Amino acid sequence: MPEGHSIRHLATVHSYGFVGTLVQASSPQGRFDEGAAVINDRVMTETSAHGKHLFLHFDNDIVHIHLGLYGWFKLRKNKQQQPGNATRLRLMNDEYLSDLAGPTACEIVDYDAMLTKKAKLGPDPIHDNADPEKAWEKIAKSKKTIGGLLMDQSVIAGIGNVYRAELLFRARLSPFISGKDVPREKFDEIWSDSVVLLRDGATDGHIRTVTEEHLRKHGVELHGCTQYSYVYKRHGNDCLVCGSLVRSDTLDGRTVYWCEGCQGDNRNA
DNA sequence: ATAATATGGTGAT
DNA sequence: TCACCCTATTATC
Repeated sequence: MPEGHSIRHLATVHSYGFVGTLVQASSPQGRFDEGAAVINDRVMTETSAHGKHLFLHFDNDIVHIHLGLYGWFKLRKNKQQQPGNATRLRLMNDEYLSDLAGPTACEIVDYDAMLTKKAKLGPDPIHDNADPEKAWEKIAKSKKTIGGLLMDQSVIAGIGNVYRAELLFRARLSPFISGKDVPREKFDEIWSDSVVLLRDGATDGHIRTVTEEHLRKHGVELHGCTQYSYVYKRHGNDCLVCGSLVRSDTLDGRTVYWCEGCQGDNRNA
């Protein structure tokens, strides 16, 4: 599930497994032969991530990876595995093996090009030094919906459709309110919640926004509930908090989910 | 077996 | 707003 949390997770585990070691790189699928040859038999020096973009550094030759909808990594320790037909990039050292398949972007860039790409992105809540003011400036003067703005990577980097739905639910805010109508304290709440949720998701690469702490605030018991989301893909079901119907609609070409009871419906406001 | 759907982004219309 | 890229999983015939 490639939102910002999984990209941070991938940066971390690839750093642990590969940085400081000689890496054998290849493209079993053949679509990244030239790029793989550039980094083959070289030392991975660093990994970095900003939003949904992952960078594997080999000094000034940096593999820029964007997973898109379908991309994924398989990282294994002390195991041999045959690459699937779709494996775009295989990374290997004495201990680890990592196969990348189906990415939207997989290319070699230099350091300046990497900085250019990062500069186009908004602050990433997962970064210690992220500046929420930069996001607030854009949101506070925008007529676009808050639901659309949260998905805009140049406003905040790393939030995708799952976190968008869940952050707005937890803030009890309708996705259809204009950015300029969002109270400052609501934005602060969403931002600090995103810091918590994205960092929590990055520890294991999984999203889980239904937590005992959050439910307790609303006087609801978890009771071994295995739902990971409150509203994302729960349309047609009852809200876990208030029991109202969870709804869905298309916003800017993507499906948005919300609870009419908890968040209201300001589509015509 | 085939179709629909998906956590994303780009570029055309 | 839509088609498209790429691939896996789930739903429908």
